[in-house]
Amino acid sequence: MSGGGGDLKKGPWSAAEDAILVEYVKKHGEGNWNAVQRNTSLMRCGKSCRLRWANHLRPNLKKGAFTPEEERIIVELHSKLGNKWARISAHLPGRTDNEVKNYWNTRVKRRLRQGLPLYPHGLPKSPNPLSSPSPPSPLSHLKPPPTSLPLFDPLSLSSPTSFFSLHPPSVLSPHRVTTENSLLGQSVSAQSLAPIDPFHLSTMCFNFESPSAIQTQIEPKGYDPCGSAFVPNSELPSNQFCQKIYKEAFDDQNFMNPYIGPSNSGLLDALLQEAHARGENKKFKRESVDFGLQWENSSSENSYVGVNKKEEQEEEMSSTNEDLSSILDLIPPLVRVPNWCNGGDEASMGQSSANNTSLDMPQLSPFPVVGSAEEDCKTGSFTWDHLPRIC
DNA sequence: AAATCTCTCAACCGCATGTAA
DNA sequence: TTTACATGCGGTTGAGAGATT
Repeated sequence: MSGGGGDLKKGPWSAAEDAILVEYVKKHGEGNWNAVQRNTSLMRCGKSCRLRWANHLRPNLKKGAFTPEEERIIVELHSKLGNKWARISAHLPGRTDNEVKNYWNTRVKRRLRQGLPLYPHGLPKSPNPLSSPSPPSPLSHLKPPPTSLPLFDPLSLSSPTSFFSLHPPSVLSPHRVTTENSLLGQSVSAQSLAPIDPFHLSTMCFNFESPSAIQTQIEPKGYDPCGSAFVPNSELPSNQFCQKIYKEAFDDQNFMNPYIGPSNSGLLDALLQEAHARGENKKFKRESVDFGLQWENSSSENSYVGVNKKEEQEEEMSSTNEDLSSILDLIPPLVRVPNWCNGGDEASMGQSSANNTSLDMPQLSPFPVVGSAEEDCKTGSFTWDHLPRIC
């Protein structure tokens, strides 16, 4: 199946190709993808290698159907970010942008055809749910007006279907929520809030010395709550085989997944840091009714993962307030790694150190405490330090 | 049972961006 | 400053599987 352009192969990857790529990454780390073809027998272009690694070969990818919680996150984030699949997927550990994109383009798009709205009530609507948000308009700096519609109730998420209301498709609001600016993009370690070069991190992680931690990284047990079991089968060229490759390639290696990082704990820190920096010396005002606050309501185990992005730190300061509001819309006050991330096992997602504890650091919140969570639940507003578990 | 349709997902492509020489 | 290269992202496509007729 050789394609043109230097006899580079195209099409589906074989198990042998996967093994070559995994072996290469194990030795050299990620990045410099074009060198793969030069230094191995793999006849794939760099882009193809990168894509294969990112979407199928890298450790701790989650496969299987999206959970209701993941679907909720996708829909909610899409309502804010539009087709920023990479950003959205950054909030879903183990999920790729391609998966999120496919999900949106199929399941959710189907709902439109069925006359069901893409977004639950209370969620701001992306200008065009099937395409990227429009370029920043003169109105783009405006926050969505407070909605009189019922807030999205995560508690109703007994099933993916129930997540969506049965109301006819809403008229998409003309404004665009300007939140695609500050949160996502680059992974951040728990040890440092500084952006990390993924390649450097990768290299670092490959030399990590913690066999026990490594084991938890690659141990498939309980790692996928969606039910995609670990099936070592060399005959399978796709996901299952990929996991077999991992097992073989990394099981007894000093390998640490460069992607999983600190179970996202540092990401929250980075977000809060950024938000704090942005909001410093500025009065923080929170919308009393803010759908973003619904995040933490649905379950005590819910998690929301934010990631920092260098580019977004350079947002013009004139938009600080609305940016901050947007950030806050996205960040639950207390981030906790969900069981589906940890596979029900604190160690299964394999942070190399005990840095996960940073997830339970409500004191990190730079935001004012308004009242108790219970009270806030009643009034429709919540504080960052007092999260309602379930209202 | 066969044909057709629909859906899902992996992969490719083009463009944008970042970076080093 | 320019250029070339590497990487990342989002849109699109096509094959295969399953569902429907």
